[in-house]
Amino acid sequence: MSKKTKKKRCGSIGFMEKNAENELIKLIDEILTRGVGEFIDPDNTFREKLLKKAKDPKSKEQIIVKFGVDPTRPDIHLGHAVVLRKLRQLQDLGCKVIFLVGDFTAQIGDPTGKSRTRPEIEQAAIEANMKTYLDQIDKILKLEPAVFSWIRNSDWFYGVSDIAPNPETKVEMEITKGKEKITLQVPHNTLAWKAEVFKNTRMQVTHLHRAQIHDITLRGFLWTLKHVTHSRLLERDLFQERIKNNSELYMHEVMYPVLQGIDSYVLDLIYGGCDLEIGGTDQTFNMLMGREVMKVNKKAPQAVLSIDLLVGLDGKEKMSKSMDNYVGITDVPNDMFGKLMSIPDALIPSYVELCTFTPVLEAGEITKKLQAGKAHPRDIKMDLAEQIVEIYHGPTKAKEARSAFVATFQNKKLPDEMPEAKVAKGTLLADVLINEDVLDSKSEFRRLMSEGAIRKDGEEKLTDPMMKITEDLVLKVGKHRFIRIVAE
RNA sequence: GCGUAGGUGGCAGAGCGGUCAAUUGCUCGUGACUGUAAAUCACGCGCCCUAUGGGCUACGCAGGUUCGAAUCCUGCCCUACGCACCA
Repeated sequence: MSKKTKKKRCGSIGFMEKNAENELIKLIDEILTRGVGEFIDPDNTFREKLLKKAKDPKSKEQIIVKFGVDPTRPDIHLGHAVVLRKLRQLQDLGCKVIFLVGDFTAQIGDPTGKSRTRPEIEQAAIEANMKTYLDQIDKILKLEPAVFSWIRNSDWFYGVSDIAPNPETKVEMEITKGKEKITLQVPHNTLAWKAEVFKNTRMQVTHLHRAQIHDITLRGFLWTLKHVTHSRLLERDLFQERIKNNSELYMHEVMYPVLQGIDSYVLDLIYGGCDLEIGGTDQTFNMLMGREVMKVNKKAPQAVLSIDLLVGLDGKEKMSKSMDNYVGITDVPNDMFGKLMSIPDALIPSYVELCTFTPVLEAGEITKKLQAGKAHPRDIKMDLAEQIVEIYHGPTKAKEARSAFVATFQNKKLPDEMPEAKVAKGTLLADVLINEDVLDSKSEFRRLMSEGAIRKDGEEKLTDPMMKITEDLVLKVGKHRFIRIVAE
C-alpha cells in the first residue's frame, strides 16, 4: 500500500527535533479529531503523509484536499467556517486545498435544470459568485496558488453537444487554399463551433493552463457504475428514510453520490492526487463513495474527514441561510456578538469546540463548570461571543462589541451606532420607517405602535399613528431595531 | 396511456356555494417576566384608507355558472399513488 521511503537521518535525533515532532503530532491529532464526526483513513495513509509533509514543508510531494462548494449560496456563515478553519490548518501544514464548485451537480439537483448551457455566460456567473465567496473566506483561508485552487465540475460533466449555439461568439478557422491563407467564420450551430467553444471555456485550459482536458462521458460514467451495486447506493440513510416513508426517490438523486465520487477521481487526474475530502457529517456517505469510485478507477482512495455540523441559533436545525439561523462571517461585530448571545445555553459547549481556538482541555473545563452550575451561562457566552468576533474582526472590535452589548441590552442604553435617516420635517413617521426598511407596511407600523413597541429614546412609548417628524428622534422598535431620524 | 387522490397564507393542514382575509398547530412579531436566552403568560401576524368602519388583492392557471365561488362546471398545468405498455 504505502511505499515507505525512509528518510535518511545522520546520527541520532536531537532532543529539540524530537520535541518539535511531538508538537506536530499533537497538532495533527487535534486537527484530525476536534469537531470531527468521522475520520476514515485505513492504514493511516493520510495521517502519515501529512506528518511527513509537515515535518518537511518544502518537499515536493503535494497533498490535495478536496472541498465541495455549493455554487448557489455564496454567504459564508459560522457553520461553513468550521470546515474552512480546518482547511486553513491543513494549509498551514502544507496541503493544497481545492474548492470544487458543484455547478453541474447543483443543476441536476434543481428541477428547473436546463439541458443546454451557455458556457461563457455561466462561467461568468459562477466566477462572480466565486469572487464574493473568496472575498469572504479571505479572512480564513490562504488563497495563494501554491495552497489553493478552485474548479467547477461542469468542466468535465458537460459534453461538447451540451453547448448551446450563441451567434455572438465567433469562431474562426484558417485554411490554406493553394498558397493563400483564408480565414473563415465557423457557423455557430456546428459541431466544430461547439468543440472550439468547449475547449476555450474549460477551466482546465483557461485557469490551470493544461493541454489535456479530462472529461466524463456516458461511457465513463457507466463503466464506473458497473462496479457500484444498487444496494450499496441505497444504504444511504437519506434514501432508506425515503423508502421507508414511501416517498419518492428519483434516479438522479441516487446517482448523486457517484457523480460526487467521480469528481474526486477527476481531481486526481487534474491535480495529480486527491488525498482527503472534507465536508459536513451529512456528506459522509457521498465522500465515501469517492473512495469507491477512485478504487474502481485504479486511484489511491481519498481519506475522508467529516466535520460535526454546527447547530444554528435556534438550537434545532443545522446552521443554514435558508433557516435564517446563521451568523455570517461578514456580519458586523455588534450583530455577530448579539446573535451569538442568543444561542440556547445547551449549545455553548459545541460552539466552543467548533468555533473557537480554545484548547480542548479548557473547553472541557468550561462544560464541567456549566453542568455543575459553577459558572453563569451568560458570562461564558459573553466570552465565547467575544472570542468568535475576535477571530473575524480582531480584538479591538470584539471588545467594543462586548461593551456595546452590555450597554444596550443589559443596561438598556441606546447603542452608539445605528442607521440614520435624514428626512424633511412634517414627514409621517410611518413613511420614514417603511422607507428605511425598518418595517414592511403601515399595517405593521400600526400594530407595533398599538403594542407599545415603538419607543422614543428607548423609553417613552409613542402612541400617535399619524405622528409627523418635527425634531430629531432616536427610536427603538421592538427589541433590537434602532434608528436615528434627523429632521431637516 | 388508464385509474385514483390532490394542488389553500412562511410551513403543516381544515374549510367544500353566502356568516371566509379563511378554524387550528408550528414558525414568526410584540408586550410582561428574565440572563441576552430558554420556559411561561398575554396579544398579534395580506395590503391600503384620519378607521370600534370602508376598500382592494388573494385559496395551481384560464374561462364559465350564480345576486354571490376557496367552495359548482369546463379546459389547461403540476404532484403523489396504483395499474398497464415498452424494455
